[in-house]
Amino acid sequence: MYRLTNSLPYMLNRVGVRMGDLFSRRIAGYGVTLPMYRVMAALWEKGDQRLGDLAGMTTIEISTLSRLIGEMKRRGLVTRTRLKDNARTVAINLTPKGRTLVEELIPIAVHFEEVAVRNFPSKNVSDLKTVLAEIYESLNSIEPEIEEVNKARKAAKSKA
Amino acid sequence: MYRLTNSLPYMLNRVGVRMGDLFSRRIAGYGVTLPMYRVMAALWEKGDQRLGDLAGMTTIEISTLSRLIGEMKRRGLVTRTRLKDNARTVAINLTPKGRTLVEELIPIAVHFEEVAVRNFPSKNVSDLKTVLAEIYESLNSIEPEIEEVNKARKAAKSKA
DNA sequence: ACTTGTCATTTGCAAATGCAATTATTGTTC
DNA sequence: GAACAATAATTGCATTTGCAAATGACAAGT
Repeated sequence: MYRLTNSLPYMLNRVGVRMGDLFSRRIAGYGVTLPMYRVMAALWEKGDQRLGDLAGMTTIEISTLSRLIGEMKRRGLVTRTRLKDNARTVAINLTPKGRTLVEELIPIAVHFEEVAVRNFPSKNVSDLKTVLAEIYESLNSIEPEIEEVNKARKAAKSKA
Repeated sequence: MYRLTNSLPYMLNRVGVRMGDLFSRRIAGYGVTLPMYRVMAALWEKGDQRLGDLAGMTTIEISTLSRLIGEMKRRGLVTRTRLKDNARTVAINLTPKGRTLVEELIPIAVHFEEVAVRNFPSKNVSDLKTVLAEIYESLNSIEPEIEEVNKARKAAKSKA
């Protein structure tokens, strides 16, 4: 029998929201929001990114991200420069100030995660991560299937 | 070495957002948003809930939920009635219309989940769920610890 | 070279969100 | 039992969000 509270999207969302919320509060004192942290950590991991790539990497919608980068630029955390050779794209990077800040926050993130999963065998946690990554990948392949159903519905509807 | 893309909150958020997004589009044709579905499925699982309980069950912020319930009531999906014996609380329930709709959507949710994880041994999936539930529980116990750190920071700050 | 098309990003605008303050009811204490 | 505290839900308001339209820049076809 179906139960929402036992369905995967629900469980993922619930833990994700809760963890995000806790970590968010943990770093609030540094004047940084969670999306900002994600952007900085993403740039720290891989700099010189275009807006679209960063959006993909952080799962932040692109127009939201555009504005967020604007704000972070005003705060001196990142740079946003049009490329000379291809001026319709933009390269986003950490400033030294942004780098210093994110390198202060990363140990906090590490510690946070340690605390969050300290009651679990590390094998379980690494298995969990593996499965999460695999499911994420596999979602890309089911997307067309989902869209198909929608199209079928729409077609049937417009016919009716 | 730390990588955002290998950190648990990030991975959870990413898969959760993606799954929610796909399912959201899947049910959009029924005129229902994902939060609405969650509310209906939660009420289907356990009716006669108070606002605060529903908020806890769905991880929807309470004021957002209050307005959402208002909208759903206007659409005839739920009822919201003040209790006679304790008139500061409210009991929320599905209407027959809401029940019919959610019972139409649940098989879609079941199928969606089947598709999403069909490449994985069911053992892995059930393990995953178990760990997710346990981590969620354990987060409650670390919350005070997190808050402690914040308080400590604030205290140190106001002293300085 | 000029129109047409496509890609990457930004912006306008309406809707959704969340914190804080408010309202309404119940519980407690003196 | 009057004043005060606590609980539950709602609402005001400023911020954030996301879709769709607009902008700006390169690419291709004629």
